[in-house]
Amino acid sequence: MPEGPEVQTVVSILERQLKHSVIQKVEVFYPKILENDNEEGWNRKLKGQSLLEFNRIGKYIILSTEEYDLVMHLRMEGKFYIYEQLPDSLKHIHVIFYLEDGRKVCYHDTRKFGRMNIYDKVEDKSTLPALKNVGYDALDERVTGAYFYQSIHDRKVNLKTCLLDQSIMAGIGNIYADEICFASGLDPRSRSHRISKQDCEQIVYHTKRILNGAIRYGGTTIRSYTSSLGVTGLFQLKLKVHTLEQCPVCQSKIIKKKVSTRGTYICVKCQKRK
DNA sequence: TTTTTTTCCTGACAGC
DNA sequence: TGCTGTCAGGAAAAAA
Repeated sequence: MPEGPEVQTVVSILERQLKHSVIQKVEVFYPKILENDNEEGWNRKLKGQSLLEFNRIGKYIILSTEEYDLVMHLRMEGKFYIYEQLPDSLKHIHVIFYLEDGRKVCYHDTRKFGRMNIYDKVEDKSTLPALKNVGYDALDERVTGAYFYQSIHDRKVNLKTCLLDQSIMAGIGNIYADEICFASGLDPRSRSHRISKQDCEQIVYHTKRILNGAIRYGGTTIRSYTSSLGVTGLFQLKLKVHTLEQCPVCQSKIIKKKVSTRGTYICVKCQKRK
């Protein structure tokens, strides 16, 4: 399941492979993927457009052409594959972009959860409608301990919910939320209003450290998110709590609990519940 | 208004 | 072997 670092890896590879490529045609097999338009509209708008800019905010990919912004979310299992020749089976491929150079960019998504939107191009990508509930990217310099404290201290939810809330900090998913809580020494079930300013400084510091580290390692390859464009992340080797059975610090058994509907890994000895 | 639950999807896996 | 049931999960929609 791609989170910010995995999406960044995908965006970087797409940019390297596709920058300045010209779209000739788009084919759509599962119409619901295109949230605010349809196959006919995408073809009318995108024929002859070049892929010029490759950006990311949170878990969203933003590809810009001369006239349009394409906003895409891979959700759990969305992947792009680039082919010279289409494979025999198009199973789970829902959208194909045909490029003028003959290559085909295929969007593959087993669970059909991913979504794509198209808009007239704007300067400030954060104003695009698909991003209206998305806050600053977690790596944005405007995200500070003070900002996080102010965002959560009068809410009555648990810490994990805050970390997963894309309107506060965008780009954190289930895996990194667990890792951030562990690194900060806090139980994800802690109530947000009991978390101190100092804790928030720690949380934001570790968030940036962990996400930047994961980007350097090409993201985390876990469960269904195996590979995209032939690239496999290595950050799973660095995980300190998520998916583990024993705490690497104190050797205690790590417990697995549902926290805000997500499978959550906690070392109750190292992580304080507030 | 804020918080919780449900919904969308399919493959993997457990249990019979 | 083959069937049924449960689980996984990001974010939007619906319900509380």
